Amino acid sequence: MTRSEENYIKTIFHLGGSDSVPIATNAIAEQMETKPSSVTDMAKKLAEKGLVHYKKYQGVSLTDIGVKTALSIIRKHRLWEVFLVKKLDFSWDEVHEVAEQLEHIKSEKLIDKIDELLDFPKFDPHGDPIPSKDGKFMIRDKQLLSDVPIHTDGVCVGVKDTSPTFLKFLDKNNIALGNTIRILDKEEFDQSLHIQMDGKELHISHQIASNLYVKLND
Amino acid sequence: MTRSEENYIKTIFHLGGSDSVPIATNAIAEQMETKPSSVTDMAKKLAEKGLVHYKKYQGVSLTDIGVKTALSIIRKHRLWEVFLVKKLDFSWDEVHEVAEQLEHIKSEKLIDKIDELLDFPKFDPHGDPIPSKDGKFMIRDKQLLSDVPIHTDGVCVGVKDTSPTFLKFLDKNNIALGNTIRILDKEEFDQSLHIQMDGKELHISHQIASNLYVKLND
DNA sequence: AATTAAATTTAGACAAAACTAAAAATTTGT
DNA sequence: ACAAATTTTTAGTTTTGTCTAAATTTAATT
Ligand SMILES: [Mn+2]
Ligand SMILES: [Mn+2]
Ligand SMILES: [Mn+2]
Ligand SMILES: [Mn+2]
Repeated sequence: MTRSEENYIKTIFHLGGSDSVPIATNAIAEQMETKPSSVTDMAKKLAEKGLVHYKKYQGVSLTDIGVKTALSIIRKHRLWEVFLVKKLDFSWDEVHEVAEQLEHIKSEKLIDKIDELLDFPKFDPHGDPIPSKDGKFMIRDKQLLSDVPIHTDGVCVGVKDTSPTFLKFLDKNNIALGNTIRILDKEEFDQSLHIQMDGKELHISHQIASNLYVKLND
Repeated sequence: MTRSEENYIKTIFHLGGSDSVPIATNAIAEQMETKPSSVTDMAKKLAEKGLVHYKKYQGVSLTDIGVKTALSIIRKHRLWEVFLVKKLDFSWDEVHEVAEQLEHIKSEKLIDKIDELLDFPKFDPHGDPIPSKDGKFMIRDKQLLSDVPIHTDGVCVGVKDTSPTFLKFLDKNNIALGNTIRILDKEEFDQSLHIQMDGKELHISHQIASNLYVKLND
């Protein structure tokens, strides 16, 4: 598989998941910052190789082999992200770019050894699940902080927006995965939240709350 | 720089070193398992970019920038090889192939952190020197075991042939870098050597001796 | 010095992956 | 149901890196 093919497969997976819901040509093009005509070309090639289902004008969906392939690339991406953070002291806003390159390194042994070195992590630095060698991964029941009722406790377990700007903003405000959050109050006017996190009180906008995942304490 | 450009630069360096000795088109082609006409095309492109000196029919040599570039790629290659051996338990015959991929990862921070994680190693698993960030590297005075006079002591510090077959052969015979070697006798007939290594006596062919580097004890 | 051999370059072609512009199919709105 | 808008595909180019075959230059031999 070429690097380009792998990037298409990964994008199709991210847009549609393992379901066989067909993804629109335009959606793929937009996500990959390329042109729809290029997507059509690649759709044909990937269909030829048995990685996607493709019917003219009907969109693209992954075959079983396509899903397996996607999960293997995502596994590599997320394991490398963990490696960079845990072993090389990268911050979580720096890892994605490098992982985009590292995910294409072809060596089964390499990624399995990295997995072992990291003690088989189940989630990446952004809280996203890491598929195992055989393609299984945990689905954690999490919800957006903005959807959580008032006066509830939870643990911060993930981010929806993974852009460096957002991540650096969270760093600046000492919001990190693993932190315990209690919602104290919600302003009806702008949906902003008063929360308590690790002792201190914070006031965060709806923007922020709608990009933070929490797991409610059971 | 593209991956292909980087591979040409590296090959030119390996064939000619940092001297401005021009390397023949055919030599590059053979080393890279490509065709001379492809080399000519690339020579023009690299000259255009200021990485090599190139005059028609006169061969190719690296410019100062070309040498710096080559050293930076070799640095990455060898640091990754050390990483694979020291941190992921790869054997020295497995690392080259993977390092050929990893050397092209673009991230200054990544390779510097790997360097730090490994505690700034000076030599790779095959005994080859690792250039520092600013392109300097140690040149160890070593000689081929086959060139060493009889009854001398030395330490095994490198291999000339780095092919997996040779390296695995050395493993099988418990010959490893760092071992102390004493030459007991040489058979005039076939130039084979009787040596003592870590207590045990061994009989090795000229083939082997002429691919093993030793540093004489001073 | 002329001829032959070897090395190198040119010219033209190809595959991969992208693009633009135009054509065709599908969806939407009235 | 039909025209308009949108989406998608086709056709034809471009760039990068490679190739083959032919032409040219340099090196080696007689
Ligand atoms: Mn990422
Ligand atoms: Mn991630
Ligand atoms: Mn190597
Ligand atoms: Mn090496």
